[in-house]
Amino acid sequence: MDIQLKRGLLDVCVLAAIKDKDSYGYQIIKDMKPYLSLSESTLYTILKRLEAAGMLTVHSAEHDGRLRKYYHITDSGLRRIEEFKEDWKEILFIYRFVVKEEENE
Amino acid sequence: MDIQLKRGLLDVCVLAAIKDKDSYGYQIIKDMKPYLSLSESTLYTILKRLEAAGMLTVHSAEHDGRLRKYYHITDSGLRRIEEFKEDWKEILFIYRFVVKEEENE
DNA sequence: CGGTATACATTGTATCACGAAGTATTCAAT
DNA sequence: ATTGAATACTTCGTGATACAATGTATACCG
Repeated sequence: MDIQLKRGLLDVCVLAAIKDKDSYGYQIIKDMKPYLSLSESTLYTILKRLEAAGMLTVHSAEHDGRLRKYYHITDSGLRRIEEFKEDWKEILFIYRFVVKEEENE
Repeated sequence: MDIQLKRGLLDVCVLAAIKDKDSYGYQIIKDMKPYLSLSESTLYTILKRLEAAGMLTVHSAEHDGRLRKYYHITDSGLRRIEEFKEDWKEILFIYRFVVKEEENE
C-alpha cells in the first residue's frame, strides 16, 4: 500500500491498539499487523511522539524477569481518536471527489 | 485537518482535478479548494513529482498573451487513481480497527 | 552452549508539505 | 500614467516523518 496513505492512520492506529488494554511494543506490532504492518523503529518513534504529546503514558513492569514498557492511553489520546472520526468525514468528502464516476456505479 | 491524513490524498486529488480536462496550476488549486486546500509551492512540487513519475504531461499554451502550463493526465496517472481505489479497501479495514465501537453504533 | 524469539533503542537517510520570497504579466481603478 | 490587485509560476530552506540498518540485552529451548 502507498506509504503516504498509511501516514495519517499510523498514530491513531497505535492509540487504538492500546485503547482497551495497556500494551507494549512487541505486542502492539503483532496486534496491528493484520491491518497495518510497521517496523520496530517506526513504532518506537511513534510511541515517543505520542508520549511527548501527552496522548499516552508509559510505565515499566517486570515480565519474566525482564522490564517491559507498558503504554497507557490518556484522555487526550482518546480525544485524538474522536478527532480522527471527525476528520474522517472530510476524508470521505475528498474520496468522493477523487473517485467521482459519472454517477453510474 | 491533520496534515498526515492529507498526504495520501494529495497526489490522487491533483490527478482527479485534471482527469476530465487539462488544467493549470492556479485553476487546480481553485478546483481543489472546497475539498483540500493547498499552497502553490505544494502544488507545483506535486505536479513536478507526478510529471517525473510519468503520471501527467505538460504543455505550455498561450492565454491572454501569457504562457500557461497545462497538465494532462496519462494512462499511468489514470491507473494511479484505480490503484487508489484498491488501496481504499484496506484503508476502510484499518478505519474500522480504529473506530471499533463495541458493536453498538 | 548456541540459536531463536523477545524487547527496546539509536542513527542516518530520503521523502515530503509548506511558508516565504521572488519574478513577471494583466487588468481595473485612481 | 501609476498603483495595486489578481494571475501564474518558481526556488529555497525547514521541519516532520517512516524506515532500514544496526546494536544491546535477556529468556527459553534443545
